[in-house]
Amino acid sequence: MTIKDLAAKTGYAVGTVSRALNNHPNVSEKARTAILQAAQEMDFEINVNAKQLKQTHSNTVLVVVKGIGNELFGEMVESIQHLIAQTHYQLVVDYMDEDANEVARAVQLCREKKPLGILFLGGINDHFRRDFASIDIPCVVVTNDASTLSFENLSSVTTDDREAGRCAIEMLIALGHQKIAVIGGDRDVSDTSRLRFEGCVKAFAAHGIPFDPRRDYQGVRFSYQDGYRATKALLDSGREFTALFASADVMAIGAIRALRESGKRVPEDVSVMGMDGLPIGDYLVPQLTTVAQSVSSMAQRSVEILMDGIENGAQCRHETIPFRIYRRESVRELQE
Amino acid sequence: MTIKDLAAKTGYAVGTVSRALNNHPNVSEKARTAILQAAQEMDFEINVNAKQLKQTHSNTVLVVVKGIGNELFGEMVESIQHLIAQTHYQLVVDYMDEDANEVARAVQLCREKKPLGILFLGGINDHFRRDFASIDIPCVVVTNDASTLSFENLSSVTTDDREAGRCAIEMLIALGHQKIAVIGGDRDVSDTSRLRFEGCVKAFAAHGIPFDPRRDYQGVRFSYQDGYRATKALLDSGREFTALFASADVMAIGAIRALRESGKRVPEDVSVMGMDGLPIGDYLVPQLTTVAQSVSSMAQRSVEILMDGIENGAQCRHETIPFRIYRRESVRELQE
DNA sequence: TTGTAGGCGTTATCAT
DNA sequence: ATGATAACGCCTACAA
Repeated sequence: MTIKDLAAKTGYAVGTVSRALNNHPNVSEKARTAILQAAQEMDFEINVNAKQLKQTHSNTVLVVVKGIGNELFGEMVESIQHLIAQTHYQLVVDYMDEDANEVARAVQLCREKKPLGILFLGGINDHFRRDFASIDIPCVVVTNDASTLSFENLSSVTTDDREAGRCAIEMLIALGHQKIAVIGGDRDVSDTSRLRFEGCVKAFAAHGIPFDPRRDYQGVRFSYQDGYRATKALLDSGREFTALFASADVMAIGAIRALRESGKRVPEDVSVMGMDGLPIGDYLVPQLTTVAQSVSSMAQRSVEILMDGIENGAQCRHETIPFRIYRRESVRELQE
Repeated sequence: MTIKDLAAKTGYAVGTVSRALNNHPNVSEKARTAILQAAQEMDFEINVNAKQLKQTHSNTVLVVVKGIGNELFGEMVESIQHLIAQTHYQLVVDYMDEDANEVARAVQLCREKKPLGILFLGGINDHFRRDFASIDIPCVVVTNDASTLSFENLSSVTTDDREAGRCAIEMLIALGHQKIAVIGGDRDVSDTSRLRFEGCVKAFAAHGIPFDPRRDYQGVRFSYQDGYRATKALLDSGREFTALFASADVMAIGAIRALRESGKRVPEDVSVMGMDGLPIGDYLVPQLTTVAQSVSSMAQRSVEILMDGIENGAQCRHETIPFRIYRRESVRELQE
């Protein structure tokens, strides 16, 4: 079942069939309907490999998602799908492990799918530095600032992570907390983690509160387990704190468990604040206070910027999307 | 950068280059090393489309995952990756939306990737009935019983969902509970949901406990939100219960929240039991009692059965993997 | 062991 | 508007 068969069946030449199938111009209405109908009847399906082998362009927009279990990205993909569905572009989503090289993969996919543009959900700047040069279509990294990379076809849309970290700590301080511990990602690996961390440091400094990263900060992976472990380590070290900021909700969940096992109640004994704004935070007991990234806004701006690049050859931009703090049950005001 | 260039560069013919690249026999060691090295230097990457276009077989094993956000499948994919990594097969994982037709997608991927076998993570029997006929390679559905479908190349590996549902209720009854509500998936759509439900009914019947599905059962989607809503509905209906079985952990999480908002404590006022054994259950407060599916065992048997089919042409099988109940903090014994 | 040539199913280019 | 035909990059007989 190839387009040759379709051609034979309809009496047209393969060229005409191909054009009809791809909505190209210069096909009579008569031919188009005849061919489309025949394709339907014989339930013809095009051979993607042959198509992509010959094709120089496609109308595909690619989304490269780093970290399969990442709930935040899950939501974002949904938003993006929704937005792209309203255009004439086709969306291809590619999921990969947390620790894979997303840029190398994208290079590969470019050869394969010939996309018009790429949306990266998550990423590591080093990977871009190393492998991005060979990509020459408009791209947008989401949740990662790429302004320092200065590739002219690489935009970025991020939450202002430094400011978010700062505001989180500010809020805890405003509530009367002075002894605040922080757990977050490894700031040597992840820029996002580093920025959030720097924001925290800034807030502490502004209030003259001493903060020693080696004692008060645990840098680990973004997972329940690592949040749990990091908090355990903090507790075991004998550090005292009335509040804990976990720079990812998944860590906060692990942290709450660790606190509980040490006999601390949340928020009575320790206030816990997360970050990201995952849906589950709303369902936990206690509900999680969190610095929420605006998933839908980020998705929307990313798509807009990408489209502007694809359709108008617009210059790259680096934008910041406002976050929002949801104060819920897991933090309390400290009474004097 | 094609194999032609490689051929030119090394002085060999494209045929030899192709064979060297694919570890085919009849290539001198000298030629092989020369070619491989040249490929390395020019960082040659093969054109997947051209390769797959011409290829009749590949050494690919395909995993079709239904439901991106499904933590259970996330774990399972990891296990599978680990198992396949020890073989000479290549793994391709394809993720899709909860409500997509996984079999139609698989048919498409067969044409594209020419895999040796397929592992379905999740699935709907109706889709198989409708579209599976055209697939003729060994396949295994995981978490879904396919024995009633009687395709001779379709195996299945499942938890005994009916028995799991029964045991869950039995345990609650053994702990002294008589008024037990159940929330689960829509049993008209999902076989898994139906089986779990039937198990519950069986347990109730065995103990002469009245159970009216229309009053005591809420059938909704597998999500926090739907677990929450279903529980709210149950509470609003005025039904009294001392225990609640949610036939998915995500639902249980939503349920606990709903209970809490109605002033009920878990487990003091209502015991809650989930099912699946998601990692997060361990970190919740209270820790979630759950009927855990043995992810690693399921992954292992699935891969073994698939391999047996691929390598030895073994007949299909339909196996059941033991589940295990983790009794944790969210249930309590009812004192008389 | 190595080289040669034909063809996989499609798109794209050029005629017509 | 349609048809014929040359690529696309690779694999695979088959010949050498």
